[in-house]
Order: sequence, then structure tokens, then C-alpha cells
Amino acid sequence: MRAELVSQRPRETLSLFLRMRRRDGVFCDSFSLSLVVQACGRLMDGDNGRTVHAQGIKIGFESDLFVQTALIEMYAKLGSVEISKRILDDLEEPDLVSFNVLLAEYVRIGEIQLARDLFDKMLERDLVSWNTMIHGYATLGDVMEARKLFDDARERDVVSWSSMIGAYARTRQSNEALKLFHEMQLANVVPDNITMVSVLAACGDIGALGMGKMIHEYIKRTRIEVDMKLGTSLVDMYAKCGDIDSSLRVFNQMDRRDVLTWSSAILGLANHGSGQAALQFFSEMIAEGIEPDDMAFVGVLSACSHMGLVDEGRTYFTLMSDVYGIAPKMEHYGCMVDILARAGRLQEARELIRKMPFAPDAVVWRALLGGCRVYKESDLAEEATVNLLELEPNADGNYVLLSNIYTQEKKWDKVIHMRKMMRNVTIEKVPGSSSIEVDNAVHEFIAGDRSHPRTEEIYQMLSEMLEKLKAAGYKPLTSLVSHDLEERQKEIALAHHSEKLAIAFGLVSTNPRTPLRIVKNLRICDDCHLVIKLISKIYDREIIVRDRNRFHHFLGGSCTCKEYW
DNA sequence: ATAGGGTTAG
Repeated sequence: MRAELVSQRPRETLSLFLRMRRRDGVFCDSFSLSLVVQACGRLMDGDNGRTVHAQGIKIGFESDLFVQTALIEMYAKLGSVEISKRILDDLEEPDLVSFNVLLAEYVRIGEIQLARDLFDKMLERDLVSWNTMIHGYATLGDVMEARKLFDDARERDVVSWSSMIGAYARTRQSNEALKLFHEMQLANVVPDNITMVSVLAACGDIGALGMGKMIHEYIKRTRIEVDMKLGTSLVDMYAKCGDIDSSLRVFNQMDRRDVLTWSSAILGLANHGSGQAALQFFSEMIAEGIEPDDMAFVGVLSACSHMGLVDEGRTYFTLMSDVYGIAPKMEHYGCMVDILARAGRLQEARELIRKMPFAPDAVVWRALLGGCRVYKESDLAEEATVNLLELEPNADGNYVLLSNIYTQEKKWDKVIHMRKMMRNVTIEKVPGSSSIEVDNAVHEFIAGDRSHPRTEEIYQMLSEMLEKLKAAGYKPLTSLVSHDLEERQKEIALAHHSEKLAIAFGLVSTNPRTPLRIVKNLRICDDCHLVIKLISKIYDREIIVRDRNRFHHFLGGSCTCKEYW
């Protein structure tokens, strides 16, 4: 019986042992006993686990430290961590491993305080103890505490760095994740495939394609093993950075793919407006015998929503629960409401919200509202917005939406009432920001930004752009600006939207015909969409904008979203 | 021989 058999094939370990036991005269030693105990834990097989434990006592191996340590892990995995604790307390000479096992189990079940108490009590701690705690705080949401331990640790290995980078990546503090990766290299700690998964997630999050490509090159150069998870991360990173061709290239090169790999590609295609291809991929995945999960259906439904495929959307929504037994979650209802609302089937969308088995969240109401705006359904719009405000009373954008509706309807008393409401809450403004990567450095702009070192050139380029745009017949869509401003001021406010600044910077800082890739944190506004279409033609540039929802691929005066976003 | 780090989101 070999040790790696336990972690890779616990079921075989157990059945081998049971077969051995049935044959008379074959007795196990403490070594194989510890492995079997461990296998029972990982299989969460309490019946066999307790039997094996009793047998161990009978043959007198219960005091063996390896067996005891395996028992600590097993009982914790069976849900009886108190027993694990008692076993550890009763050990006459516990070693570091037995402590670390209980520490890891506390973390696994979310008992970070128990883990901390144990950690503080331990007389001796090694890297594994520290890393377990760093990971514990990181996964349980306290990234600051994780960082404190990371900073306090006497030594750090690839696991410590990967845990911390992963913590930042998961909480979408992507710049911090990349900064730490840089520091890791300065500290001469060699990253492995696990590190790279988190680093690529951070690149994808902020749309840093250049950085992502560098990481990919590094992986190839240093021959880091591209396993299924790392391959999936590459597929996802390229798709999120707007390079769907590279994403699919990596996908095609992979020899094994799981549901996550497929889902990443499906979602990538959907976000790039290739809805048909996304649906095709979904069929291929099924044909290959891979069971779709709830995320795969988010991808498929989101493809339907971006393409306006109402009937297909309904089909998949039903297929999900009827054939695959997956109960639709909030995300799926969100997609479905979005599909119906975009198609103008607002009453059906409202009806679906009513039939949801749980209370709709803000995203669902916003999806309904989006349709109401397009199809001018003001009563339903008001209902959606009131519900939205109840869920998100602090987001300034929601008040802008409501104010637009009342203004359209000339319901001035309601405007006044709304302003009163606003006085009682703290309004949080999420500033629109856009970033562009030039020479592997990410430059971020907010509306009216003057902080960039090349501000003069940027604003000069902006004026030039506006002149050319107007010469081409462009009229600013000032009706979108809700503030009580003069017409001229409205134009200025529009002209200084963050994505326009990022594009102006892109135009002055890159060679002609270099594609510009912009990442925006909010949804792109109608005026910017119009402007970028024209710019792509006037300046002969391919411009790829990732907004909160999807990709817009501008070329020669048109956009791949076909005005459907 | 036993212990620690990984991706997807409307």
C-alpha cells in the first residue's frame, strides 16, 4: 500500500484494505492502518472509519502517532471536530504535524477563531502552520489579517505567496495581486502553476492583456506544467482581456477539458457577441459527455441575452432544471429577465420575477429596468426602480435612473420627494473609470481626469477628436446628462467621460493602427458608443471596449454588439 | 509515510 494511493484513490485504498482483512491471518501494521483511516476520512465514510478505528485499538496500534494524526483528520472530516481535538489533547507527545492537521481542519470548516487559538497556543510553528493561517483568513474573508500574518512570517515559500496573491485575486484587488507577484519575483521565490492561476485571474480582471501574455510566455519558457486548471485560467484570461482568438487557441490545444474549461470558453464567446458559437460549444460539451453545471448555463443564457434569442433562452432555462436537475439560481433568473426585457416582453419578465422562489436582487430589477427604458414602460420602470432603491439605497446611479423617469413623466412632486429621500442616506458615487494598457502599463482615467502626466496632450487630442467628429456630423447626446447644467457644460461633461480620455491617450501614445483596448467599470453610455464607432473609422483604429456587461469591438464605424447591449 | 496554496458570475 503506497501513500499517494490514499490521496488519489481513497476508494481503492479502502477496498484493498477490506479485502485484506477478510482473508484470515493478514494483519495490517500501523503504517497501512493510518492510510486507511485517512482514506475513510476523505471518503467521509463514518461506518468503515469507526470500525477501522476499533480494530486499530484491538490490535494495539492506537497509540501510534501516525494513526492518531490520521484519526484527527478523519473525525474532523466526519463532522466531529471535538473528537479530533480530544485526540490531540490526549497525545503524550504530539508533533507539529498533528497540530497542523487540526489547524487545517478548523480552517476547512470555517472555525478561524478556533484555528487562531490553537495557532497562538502552539509552542512550535513551521511554514505549514503559518500558511494554513494565512490561507484561513484569506478564504474566510479577512484579507487584511491574512496579510498581517504574511508580513509577520519569518519565512515565506511559494505556498505563502500563492495564498496571499490568491486572496487578493479572489477579492478582486487585482493590482495588489500583481504587485505582490512582482515582489515575489524580487524575493526570488519561483512561482508554480498554482501561483499562475491567481496571477492570470488578476490579469483577466483588470484586462491587462500585455501582462497576461508575458505570464503565458513565462509559463512556456520555464516549462510550468499547464494542467487543466491553468489551461482554463489562460482561456479565461485571454477572453476577459478581449483576445478571444488566443483564448480559443489555448482551448483547442488542451488535451483535457472539464466543465469549467468549457464554461470559460462559452462565457467568453457570449461576451464577445458570438452567441451562436457559444451555443455550439455548449452542444459539443454535452456531446463529449461533460455534465453542465449552473455556471455553464449562465454562459448559455448570457449568450442568448446578448443575441436576443428569446426562444432559445427559454429552452435552455427549462432544460437546465428538467433535464439536468439544476435549480435556477438568482443569476439564471437575472439572465432570463434580461432576455425577456430586452426583447420587449416586459410583462413576461415581470411575471417571471413574481414566480421566482426567492426575493429578486438588484441585478434582476436593473435588468427589468433596462427594458423599460428602451420600450418606454414608465409604470413598470417606476416599480422596478423603487424596488431597486430599497435594495441599494446608497448607489447614486439608481437615483439618476429614477430622476430620469420622473422627469420624462413630468412628475415634479415625485422628484422633490426623491430629493428628500436622498438627504437621509449616504450616497455613494461609483465614479466611472476606464483603463487602457500601453506597453504593459495600465493607465486609469476617471471622468474629467487631469492627473495623468500627459494630460496636456490628451486634452489636445480630445479637442481634435471632437472637431473631426463634428465635421463628420456628430451631435453630442446631451439629453443623457441628468444634471441641471447649461447645454455647453453638458457637452463638456460628456466629452470628458473616462473612456474618451483613455482613447485620447491611446491615440497619442501608440503607433497608428495599433488596436486600443479599453476596460470600463460601468456600462458604456450611448454617447460614448456613438463616438467610438466614429473614431474607429476616422482614425482607422480597431477599438475593443470591455464594459461591465460585455465586449464592444469597434471597427470601420460599427460595433459587433449591433447596438444590442 | 501523515499537514499548507488554484479558475468560472447575470
